Amino acid sequence: MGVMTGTDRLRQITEAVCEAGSVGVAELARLTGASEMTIRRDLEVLAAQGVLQRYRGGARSLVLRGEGPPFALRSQEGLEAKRRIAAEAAALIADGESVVLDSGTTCLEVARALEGRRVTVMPLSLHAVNVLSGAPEVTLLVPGGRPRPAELALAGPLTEASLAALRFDTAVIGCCGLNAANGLTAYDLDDAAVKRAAIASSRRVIAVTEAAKLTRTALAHVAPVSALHAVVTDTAAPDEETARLTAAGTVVHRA
Amino acid sequence: MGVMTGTDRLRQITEAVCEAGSVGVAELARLTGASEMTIRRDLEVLAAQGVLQRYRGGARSLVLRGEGPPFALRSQEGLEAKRRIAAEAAALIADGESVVLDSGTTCLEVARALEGRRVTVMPLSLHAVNVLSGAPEVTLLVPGGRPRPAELALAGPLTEASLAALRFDTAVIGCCGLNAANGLTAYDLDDAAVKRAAIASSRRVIAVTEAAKLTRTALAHVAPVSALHAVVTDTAAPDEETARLTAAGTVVHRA
DNA sequence: GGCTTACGAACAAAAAAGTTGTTCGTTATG
DNA sequence: CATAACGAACAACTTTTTTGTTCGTAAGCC
Repeated sequence: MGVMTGTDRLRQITEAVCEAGSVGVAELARLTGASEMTIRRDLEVLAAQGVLQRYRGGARSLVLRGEGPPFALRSQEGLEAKRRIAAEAAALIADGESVVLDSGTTCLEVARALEGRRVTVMPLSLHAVNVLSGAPEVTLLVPGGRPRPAELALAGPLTEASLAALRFDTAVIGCCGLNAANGLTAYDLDDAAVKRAAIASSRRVIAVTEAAKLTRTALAHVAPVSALHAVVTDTAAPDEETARLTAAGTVVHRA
Repeated sequence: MGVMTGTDRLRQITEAVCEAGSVGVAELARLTGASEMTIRRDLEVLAAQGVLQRYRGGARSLVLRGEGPPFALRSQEGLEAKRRIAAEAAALIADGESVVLDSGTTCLEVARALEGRRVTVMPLSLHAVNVLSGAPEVTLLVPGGRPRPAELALAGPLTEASLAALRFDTAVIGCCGLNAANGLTAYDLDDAAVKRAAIASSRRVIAVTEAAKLTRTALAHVAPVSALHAVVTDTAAPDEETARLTAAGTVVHRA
């Protein structure tokens, strides 16, 4: 086996726990090659992130089906593809534009891609706010709201009021599911309401999404595909679905 | 001379540049005992913080008179006293209260003191937002607004709208100057407007300030002392001024 | 209640990350 | 064109973080 960095082991543990439902400390130590003490420390971290629940001797999964995996994990998965998608989306934005930037890991990469650009950005997640607060070229606007733990996505009446008070050139929207049949969908109801408000306040809407989400549909409906002016996805996107999206009047970019 | 940590040298450089207006790289290297390469790296950092402007061969100060020193420096000065003041202020807040927390380094310490407490907090600075976003016990509310570089204090119409939409039990307000004659004053006009809005939305107002600020007065008037229900300062506060504050109807705590 | 097992604090060792100084090719400025 | 300053790259060093071990304590089980 190769090297074992800390983050790598955390992912391995999370996977094992999610799959089996619950796993003992000794078993995880054997699986990862680390000592039991290290496993305990890891489990403490994951418990604090809300990924799993600790009990004496092991841990059980807390990740519900119908909800995505925790933020810290998703942000590492498919980073390569997300970066390419983000770069493509950033290229669609012209200097001087005002942009509302959705929450989620793909949009966080868009924030990184916008560092150093002369644009006005209102991010809907504190992660993106933190990235852009170090970028002197960017005019940063913070929306009000209540941040959801770990995800740090802002939602609630304050967020919707902030969006309603402004008009943007472009909205960059992430999603949990996107296809021609069901439109753009999200797991969280509050999140969906915020996305709708962001779309309503923008002249142009760009959806960013990994190819995997083109075959998924989540609980909350946000907008039909006809509301999206462009979709940026990666090269793994299946031809049939991109054809359907194009037929629905959207420009599809594959990065 | 004693040891020379990185932060220590940065403060030394900032002081020298502020005093002389502009200083050469070679001179700073002689002054600090570090190599020129290290000085260049330091100047790069300080330039990014907006403390100074780099030119070939040296740097000139960007810190205007009438404005305080940069955030990164202030946050280290008198940390001990600030912690005591913050602990005292946090003790005045009961569990379950809703609190609006002003920007500034002293209020940032109050945020740290509130970690783990069961309270609802709306901080007016992103630094405090970042501290409290890792505190699961705290219900965090983020106000909208435009963050000022480095300081990351939120201001502008979005901030004032967020404050106007809510009513708090307590406002914890920092200041640049505070005395019975001139009331509570701030350097920045936008900041002053936000402070006023925070006070207007709160039932109770606690001002936190180091003793040094009791002898200062800044540009923008925020509120008369009569609007403050309590002032928390440190033991270095001069008796005459605390007496005048008490006479004006404020409870003075010395931590 | 007594036995077993897991836990976590404390310390030591190891690994990773950050700092600093040196060298040297590149670039700005007079 | 000459000079001085700059900054990338590397190595030596320092600091911080991570990991494993030991051991006393406490939780669960019979």
